[in-house]
Amino acid sequence: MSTAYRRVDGRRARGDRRRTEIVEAALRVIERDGVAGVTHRTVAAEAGVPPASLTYHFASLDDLVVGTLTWSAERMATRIRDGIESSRIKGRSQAGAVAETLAEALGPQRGRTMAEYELYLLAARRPALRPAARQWLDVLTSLGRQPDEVGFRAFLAGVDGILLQGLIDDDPPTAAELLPVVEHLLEPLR
Amino acid sequence: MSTAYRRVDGRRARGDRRRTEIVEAALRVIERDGVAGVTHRTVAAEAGVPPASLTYHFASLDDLVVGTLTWSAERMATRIRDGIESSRIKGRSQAGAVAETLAEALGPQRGRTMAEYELYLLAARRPALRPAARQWLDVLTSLGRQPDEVGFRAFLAGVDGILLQGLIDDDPPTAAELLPVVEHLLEPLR
DNA sequence: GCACTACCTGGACGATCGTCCAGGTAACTT
DNA sequence: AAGTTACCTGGACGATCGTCCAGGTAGTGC
Repeated sequence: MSTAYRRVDGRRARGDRRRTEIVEAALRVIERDGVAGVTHRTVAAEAGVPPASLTYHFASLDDLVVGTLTWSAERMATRIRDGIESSRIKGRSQAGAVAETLAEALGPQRGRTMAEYELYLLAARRPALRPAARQWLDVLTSLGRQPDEVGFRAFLAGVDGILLQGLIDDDPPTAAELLPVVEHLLEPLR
Repeated sequence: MSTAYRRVDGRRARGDRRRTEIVEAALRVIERDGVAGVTHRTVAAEAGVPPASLTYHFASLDDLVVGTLTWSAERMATRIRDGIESSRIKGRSQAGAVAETLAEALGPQRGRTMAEYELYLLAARRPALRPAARQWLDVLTSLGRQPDEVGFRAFLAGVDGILLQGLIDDDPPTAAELLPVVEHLLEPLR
């Protein structure tokens, strides 16, 4: 074996191009139709590859879903951390940055957010998915100073609740509408 | 038409026995395997009725899922309201009652809670389900005094977040562990 | 050039899906 | 007793599912 191979799911992966193309297509399908809409054929059509290509790159459909959600969780987590931190160094208030990020997650990023919570629910039934689901909590935790403090735990819960409830609003809430609640949740922490 | 009939889903329903049996079976299936596990045949087997019976009583599988989740939301909502109110008149602290109810929802009632949040996510994609999903919020709101207050909205979000995060804990949190967070969320309201 | 190997896919298989329909059953009316 | 009607279901249909496999292709080492 001359070229550098990595073992992934019991299968070799070199360029990984096809593989990531498939994962990205799967994420688009999940954002649009939910996990329920994921089949070999829908994802293959979305990615523009033959259905058999999925069986080649992933041991099972389940592996694909798990891989996609895990990968998505990582991307979203870093995106949020970067957003909050960069607006913090710009001198903006932390509450404002959080409120804006939440409004974004419920507006332009709505599909991504739904995917994220589908992961949560899947993780509730499958322990193997829990570390991936908790990444999101870990990112938020890394933004706090005393992660164990009661007020901070309340803040974490509040953020999840705001997002979840925002998903069943008829119109997504604006950052301005969210701001007072975020401020209230953040208040005892400063 | 001598006996009293009610129109349900464009179909008559008299005794409704079969119908509720099917709905209850569907709920058990959802609690066990999630919405993804619901098929005509799995529900029929769980209910001990022939698969064709589902097509007779429900216009489509989708109607069954929607009906089941709506019905479950109603039951859970009244159950929670009763629990909180009854323990309130017993002189216990409200925070304690809430914490206990949450711990119950994450322990013995875990399956029910997961079903509830599957409804949330389904409602995020299908506006028709949103009123049913919001019942849960309405119940909580009916317990508060000033539903529009910022602190109360934070409390509502916090409760949803606690439940959601509790579902991906490896061991369900106890009422004692939940109590400080609940108290913290309830604090500004009294 | 040839052999080799990793990479890829068309096409098909059996399983399972949602739904339908012809016909059976039992309760009520007359 | 006979008729009527609401209630129910066995069995089958076509569609779609996940997965497999024989074989094709393109790149590398000689």
